[in-house]
Amino acid sequence: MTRILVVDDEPQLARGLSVNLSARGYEVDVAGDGRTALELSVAHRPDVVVLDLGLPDMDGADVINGLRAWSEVPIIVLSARGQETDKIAALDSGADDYVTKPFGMGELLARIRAAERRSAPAEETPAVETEAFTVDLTAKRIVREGIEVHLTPTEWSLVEVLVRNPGRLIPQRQLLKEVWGPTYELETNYLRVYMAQIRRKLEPDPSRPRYFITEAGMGYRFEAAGRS
Amino acid sequence: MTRILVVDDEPQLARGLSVNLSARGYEVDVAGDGRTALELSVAHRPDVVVLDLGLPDMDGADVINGLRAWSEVPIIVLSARGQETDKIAALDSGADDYVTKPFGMGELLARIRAAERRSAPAEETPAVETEAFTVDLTAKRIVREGIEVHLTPTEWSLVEVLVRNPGRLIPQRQLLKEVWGPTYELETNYLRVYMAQIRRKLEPDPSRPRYFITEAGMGYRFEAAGRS
DNA sequence: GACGCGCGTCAAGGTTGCGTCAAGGTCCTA
DNA sequence: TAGGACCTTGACGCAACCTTGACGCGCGTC
Repeated sequence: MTRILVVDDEPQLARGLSVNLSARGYEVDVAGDGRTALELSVAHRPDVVVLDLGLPDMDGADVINGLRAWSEVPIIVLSARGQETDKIAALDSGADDYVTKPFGMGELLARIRAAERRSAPAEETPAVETEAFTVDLTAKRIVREGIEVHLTPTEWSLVEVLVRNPGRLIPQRQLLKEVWGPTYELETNYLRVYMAQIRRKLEPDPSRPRYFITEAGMGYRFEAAGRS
Repeated sequence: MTRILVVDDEPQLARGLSVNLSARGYEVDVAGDGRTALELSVAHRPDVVVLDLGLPDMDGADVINGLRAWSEVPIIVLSARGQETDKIAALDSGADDYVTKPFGMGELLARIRAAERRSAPAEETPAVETEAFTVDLTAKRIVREGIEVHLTPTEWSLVEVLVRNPGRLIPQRQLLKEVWGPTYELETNYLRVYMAQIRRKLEPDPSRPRYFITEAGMGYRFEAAGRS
């Protein structure tokens, strides 16, 4: 199910969009300002963001940059300003599409479908298996020795980032950005605590990790084959 | 270099686009009808298609379908028709974007950049190989004789600088600046210690280096082919 | 043949970063 | 309002990593 984040400071329009999108079967979040938008996108991981420019607290470009710092979610910008320079600015700061008000709901929906369609094939990894456990990315399930292992939401997003890039070293900063949001880049404590938690749940011998490997001073890596 | 296919039956407009895009450093193909467009896209594999609707020989949707049958290249539709139903039809048949005429060249360029940016990350990992070991720069991983070799962060940055410039001699000062920072330009001790470490881990015979070559009094060089 | 220079080698410290644990704190649900 | 699940925070011990200095070797110079 596709989750959409609507960012708009006019309650009327936001509500209209929300109702329309919900009726089409989308899961909808609404944010009235930039800060809320960034927080919600960290918490709920929308598949598409519809961003109305002219928010009370932040510049449109800053919202886009805040998102792009850690996410590649498609961003569709709405704006009353039809000047070319505005469009260029928004698109070049990382937006995927720019729709000028007034616009038809049908068009917006079609553009959302287009964005959705593009990012869909990115989900190529249905399940990752190791000798010790199996991670089903789409179903969000982990099975170990026949029984299901329960992960908390934070643990899961951390595992997800690592498992989606098997063998690749992910820098601490990137992990923190993608899991906790761009303002937590330096809170390496979190990583330590949560990696321990994950290992306790998944590693055969948590004191000697085979799958979730630490690279001191750099980051962590998931080794599908298992190590040592 | 990005290759763009412009599909337009008005020679004037096609030529204008072509000149503009070429001036921006794009490689441009031009097709005057749908059949040619499909042929050219098979032959030249463009990275972006700019498609003007209202071609003489084919319906716009058919061109889009013809492309989508085998390719996921971003398609930006140009059209004089601003009706919502037209936009929806084009987007739902597989177009990525829809621009209504008249439009500004700057906007079109920005939309092309956006499309380009989205499809970019499909690149492969640039791995540097020698006979003795393989360096994967993005995954930060080195494999030697089948087993992984562990490098510390400092060792990595040093290897990275050298391997990114194969065959080229890097002066000691530059290495020290890039790895330890500008205030360490004269600490050649570090280089000696770390080069030894790296050779011990990667060279088949560390006492007679084949890949990480010393140029006395000048600097170091990475030789991908191996020497002596 | 003695000396200086540049490089390679080694190992002992000091420093930083990581794993671990447990005590609050917050939010949701019953 | 009480309980549980989850997240945050800080302290501590240990391992990984970096720094530093001493020594040896080869080569060119005087």
